[in-house]
Amino acid sequence: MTQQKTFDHIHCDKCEKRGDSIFCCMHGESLDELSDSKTCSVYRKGQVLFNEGGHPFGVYCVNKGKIKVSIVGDEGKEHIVRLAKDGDVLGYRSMLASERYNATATALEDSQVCFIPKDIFLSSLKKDSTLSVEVMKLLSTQLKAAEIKLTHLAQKPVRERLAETLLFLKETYGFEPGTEILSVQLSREEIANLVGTATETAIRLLSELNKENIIELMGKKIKIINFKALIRTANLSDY
Amino acid sequence: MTQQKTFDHIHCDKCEKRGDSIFCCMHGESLDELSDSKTCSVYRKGQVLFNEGGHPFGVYCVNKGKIKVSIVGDEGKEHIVRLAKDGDVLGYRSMLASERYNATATALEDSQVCFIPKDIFLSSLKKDSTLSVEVMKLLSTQLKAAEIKLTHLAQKPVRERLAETLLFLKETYGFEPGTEILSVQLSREEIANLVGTATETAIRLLSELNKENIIELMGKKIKIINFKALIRTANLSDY
DNA sequence: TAAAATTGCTGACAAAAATCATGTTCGTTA
DNA sequence: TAACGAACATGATTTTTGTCAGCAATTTTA
Repeated sequence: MTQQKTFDHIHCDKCEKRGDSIFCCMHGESLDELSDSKTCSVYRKGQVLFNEGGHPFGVYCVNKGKIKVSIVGDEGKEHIVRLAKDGDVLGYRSMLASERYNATATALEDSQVCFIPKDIFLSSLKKDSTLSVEVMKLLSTQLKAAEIKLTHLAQKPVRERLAETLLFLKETYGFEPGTEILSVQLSREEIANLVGTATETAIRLLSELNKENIIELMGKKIKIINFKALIRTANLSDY
Repeated sequence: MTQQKTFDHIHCDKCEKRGDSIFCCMHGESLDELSDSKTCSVYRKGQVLFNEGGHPFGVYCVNKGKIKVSIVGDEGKEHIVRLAKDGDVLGYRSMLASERYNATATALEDSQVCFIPKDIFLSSLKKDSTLSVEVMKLLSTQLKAAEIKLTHLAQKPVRERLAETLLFLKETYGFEPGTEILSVQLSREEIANLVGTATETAIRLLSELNKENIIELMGKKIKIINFKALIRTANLSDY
């Protein structure tokens, strides 16, 4: 195993990303303890934070970067169940349920991630009730998202789900500054695994949207040209 | 609106179902408070406990019965995201996230359900840390289940998912005593909405399994004749 | 920088599943 | 108990999506 690179510790107190995270309401001693015990590592693109089936020894807090969380299906095909961005926390679900990881977390680009050991996180949970509340809220939000995704996956055609996925990518990671280009670069296969379809189908439908001038494909980069048309294509009830 | 029938209050302390619920570790005063404030209602088959879009005013605890939780998709088609049985708690997710219900809960058969008002539940959460722990565990478990379901829905053919659903129904509600007949009676449409397919497809595949002597269809009742073959059909990695 | 490997693309085809149509059975109610 | 509607069943057909194959483009690595 290669030596894991680290990056400079910043006290959680001073971390700009904390406001968006479940640690937003923490302060004082409990935050100090968290901060003192954390390890800050750099993960290169493609590197794995944790693996399906492994034992959780703590939680991962994304300081800067993009992480995919995926499950490998029976036929060895990946399905991406979540995407994490700055301030997001990973690996806490399995820890809370005292189970092994049921998903794998992989860096989509070079990322800085803090690791908080299990015992420290659990004792913080006990001491700081605001943290439990935030954890419950987060789980609730994710469960809701998963159930809606289930319904869409069961009922909507691939084209609509692809459009929805593109909107989701914009929502999650935004555009490259000053452009309408999605700031995540995923392979076609990853897009397919996010939509829940075959790679060829994803490719075909992407180039269809391209021909219809709804998006523009620039290699791996995707530019959204006609946002409203994309929303229409996604056929969302709200939005 | 018809007057809601009630059933006899039993102190939560004496409720046999509590051991399996998130209230398992509660006792003393906090449990008394919960018990005193609850309402115990009877829901007839088809009656709705709460509706997608409605505001949560408390949580529902199933004392005895079978409840489906479903989301209506864009084209008006139902998708069943969860099934609840004795001891299960419903409606807490939306309450925790301070959102409206994103799903509808409907009784699949005549059921007895206790209702605990929002303020009492939330104050119990604050006072009793074991309750928060249980809620977090429950949310974690459900999130995991939802993510696995997502992967299967995206990757497995309908036939396998149908077999999996039948196993799930056995797992959740069991057999009629002394038989191999599933104790839930769902319409073919509901089975389809659980599997995530068209009703006709579900019907066809059910009769296929019937012809193959894996199950036996007796009107709405489903008897599992060859359990191992059903597991093989579901093509599950574990089990 | 050239070779190798991976990724992206497109067409042809096959398979899966949805839809449409029609008839049957079942359960309810007049 | 007849008649109605709902749920169930099944065949025919269409649509959608997946698979396979071959090639181009891009990236990696030797």
